[in-house]
Amino acid sequence: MKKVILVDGNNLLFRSYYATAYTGNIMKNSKGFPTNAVYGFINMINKIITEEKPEYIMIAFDKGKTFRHDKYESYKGGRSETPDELKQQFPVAKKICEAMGIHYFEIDNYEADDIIGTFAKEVNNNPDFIATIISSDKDLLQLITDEVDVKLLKQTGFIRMDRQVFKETYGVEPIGMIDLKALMGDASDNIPGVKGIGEKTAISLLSKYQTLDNLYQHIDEISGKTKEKLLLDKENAYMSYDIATIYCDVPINTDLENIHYQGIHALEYMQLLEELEFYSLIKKLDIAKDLLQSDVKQEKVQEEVKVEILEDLSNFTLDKDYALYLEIFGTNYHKDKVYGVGIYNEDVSVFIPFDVLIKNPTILNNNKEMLTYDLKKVSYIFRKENISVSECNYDLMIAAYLLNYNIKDDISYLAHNKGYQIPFYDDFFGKGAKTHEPSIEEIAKICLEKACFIYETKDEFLKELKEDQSLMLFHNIEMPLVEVLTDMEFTGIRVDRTYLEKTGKELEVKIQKLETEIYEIAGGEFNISSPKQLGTILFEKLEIPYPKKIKDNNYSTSKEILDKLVGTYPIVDKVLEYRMLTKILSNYVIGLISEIMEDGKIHTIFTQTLTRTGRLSSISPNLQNIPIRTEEGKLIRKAFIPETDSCILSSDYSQIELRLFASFANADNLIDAFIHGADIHAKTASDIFGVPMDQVDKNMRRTAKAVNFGILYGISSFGLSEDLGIDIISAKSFIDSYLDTYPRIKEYMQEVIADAKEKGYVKTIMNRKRVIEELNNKNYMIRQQGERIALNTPVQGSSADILKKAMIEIFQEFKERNLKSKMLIQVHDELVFNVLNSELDTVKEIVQRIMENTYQLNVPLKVDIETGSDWYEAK
DNA sequence: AACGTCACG
DNA sequence: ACGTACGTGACGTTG
Repeated sequence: MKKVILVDGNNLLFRSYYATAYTGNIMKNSKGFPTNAVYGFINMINKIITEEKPEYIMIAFDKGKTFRHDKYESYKGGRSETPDELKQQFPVAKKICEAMGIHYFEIDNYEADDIIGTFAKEVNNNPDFIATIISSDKDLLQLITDEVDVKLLKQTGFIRMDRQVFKETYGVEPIGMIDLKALMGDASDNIPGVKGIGEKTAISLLSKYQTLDNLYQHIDEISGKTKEKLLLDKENAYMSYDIATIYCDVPINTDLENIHYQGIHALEYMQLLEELEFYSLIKKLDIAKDLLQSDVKQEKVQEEVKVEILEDLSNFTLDKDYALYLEIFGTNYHKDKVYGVGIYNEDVSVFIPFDVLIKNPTILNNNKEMLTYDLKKVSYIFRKENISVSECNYDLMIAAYLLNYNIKDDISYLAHNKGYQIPFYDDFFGKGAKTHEPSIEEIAKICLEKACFIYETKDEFLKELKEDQSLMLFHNIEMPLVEVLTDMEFTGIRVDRTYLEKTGKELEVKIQKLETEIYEIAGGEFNISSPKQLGTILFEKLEIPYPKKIKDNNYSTSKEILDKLVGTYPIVDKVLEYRMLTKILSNYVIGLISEIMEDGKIHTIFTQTLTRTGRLSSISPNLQNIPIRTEEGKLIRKAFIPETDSCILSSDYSQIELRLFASFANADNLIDAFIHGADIHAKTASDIFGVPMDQVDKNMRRTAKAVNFGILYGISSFGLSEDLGIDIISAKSFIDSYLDTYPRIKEYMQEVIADAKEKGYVKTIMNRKRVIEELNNKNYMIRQQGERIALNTPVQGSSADILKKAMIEIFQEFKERNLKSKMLIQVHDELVFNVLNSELDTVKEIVQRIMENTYQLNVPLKVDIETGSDWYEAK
């Protein structure tokens, strides 16, 4: 059996264009020719070739007005004119097809659909072939047969629609799609259908009468309004039927041998890529590279960086500011092998191997400044080896992060963004099974290119920061925070391995027992951890009714779903308990034990340049998601223990995000409640239900709490209803009464969204800027998401700003007062310390004072402090 | 490598 | 008619 790939070229180009065009700033080459659609197009074709490995492939394009326009002049009316910047890219895309060795077709007066249909028909008639159609256009689904399926492209990924999947989804045969459209119409193509009949009615009619013809033959069996509508629009229905039908007899040569995939014509293809200036694609072209070798022109005359590997530092001098890049093997600088440093300025361009540097630990310590990329990595490694360096007030990674560049942990991404062609880390060191260590000469060269990049772009980045008014944030928060985080990572937290091992054994016993019980109820063994197998067992074998109205192709077994069945089906309770316990075992017992280092401590890495809101994240291991919500999980916290003569102290902000929201919105009644130290959720309940505080019951408070949280996330009635397990109508009424009670909040939310839409970004109290591309997306859902992001980010981000500032001040005061107590972990609104017993009162006072007063708002910030003999007790 | 699930704020 | 609350990381399964 031979497989043919039929690609809807028009569709691919349109998708690629609009995928990036919404920014209003579309990608062009240096001559100003737009290239965004072609870029996406090439990537998609490449993806198709790797995924489908086609022997036969063709790409179809629209050409001219079609016969559909003759039949129905409004066909595709209401669509906005194709932008010029997209139109210009069509001829290029066709050239690309040729260069890629793929036959393309365009026939005057026919759409790409029709050409694909014609080939599909040929495949149906030819027993040696099967076909896959590739497009995001659902119109093509009508072509599905036993020999032809459709790979339906989605925002991310795709769905493969074959005859069976189609029937399960739509309840009719694929060809019935036409009848369906004839009835329900299609807004995107401006096909009218029958007025007043939508998808639901159309499907139910067709499941009874199969075809449009048959439906009208039995029109008298139908009653009421539906019949009236059908009769009234009969003509439109048939006309719609015609134009919705893909024409499968386009006059072309459908000999399939003509569309045999030839493979890339490397030279031609390469030349096109160069014209388009798609250097990243050229880089990926291994095959072409081998074929061409000498033919490849250097894409850009980039000055070669001098490389000198210094084994002997006796003649080395450094008397100016310098950029330093430190190259390691891997991503965990706590453990990974260090190669050395590249040192670059106007005078110097040298690579110092790490062993050489260790022997000369003060060689980089002049009284000038050091510039870095990932200062925390550098400081951590140098501290470990007692290497001293100059002061650093400029870290490129942080600068780029604040400017909303994509960081990706690899400086080369940023470099490419700025026109510096430095090999990507993953290409250079390989990825997965392909990892390898290049020679020290190669490493030295690349390391110096990176240092050079840091050095040369410093002024440019600082200028950008200044334009964004982010210099304060950069100099006074993020840069000083590096030292604090380095110290926290370096200090690490003590962990009781024996306790974890004991807990693990207990868990294993419980899990074993549950497993047996579950197999017993299920009547056989299966993998409980496999959502797929579990779904089959629960909802098919055991025939437990699926609690959600619509079932898609597979059953979700998420907690959300299973929770609705708790108490009714014992197996469900056991599965949930099994899940909880295995999670604790694998993630928090086995996982944590494997992260304990020789000193008996866990040293996490705080990622400072990852989140879009300004929060930190924690990896290897993640210490920001240690269980607390269930008692079984919370016991894990007993494993986190203090040093000798010390205790664990935890300080956390109470309701900081809600306080910030009330403050930003100037919601005086909420602010008052905070000032008077009221129970804020109870107060909200009292306000929205209109009852006095002493009559607020548990349920009312719970509802109010959920609404308060919802507000912070950019509430939706659906989300709230899911969270509270109530219907959407009641959820909506809660929200409405909330917004009526706090009109300032309502106004504030509208202002934030309007402002964000106008500017394209939002800011926090410390001028941290988040660009929100989603706000201009043409997809409604994504725009909505953008609005929620606009509402949430100032709150989440400002909270992060405040805690960061507090951390810096606490760190400084500890240092000034020579305290031996240590900050260990940050969990977004909480700090965890190891406190010497002798310093307990002092530390408590410092932490509380600084956290509550570091930033003045028109609401008070409140901090709760707990102490104990482990992290469990300190909560 | 992507997905589903679930741990945290 | 859509498909649904913000921000993270780690694990096991599956293709």
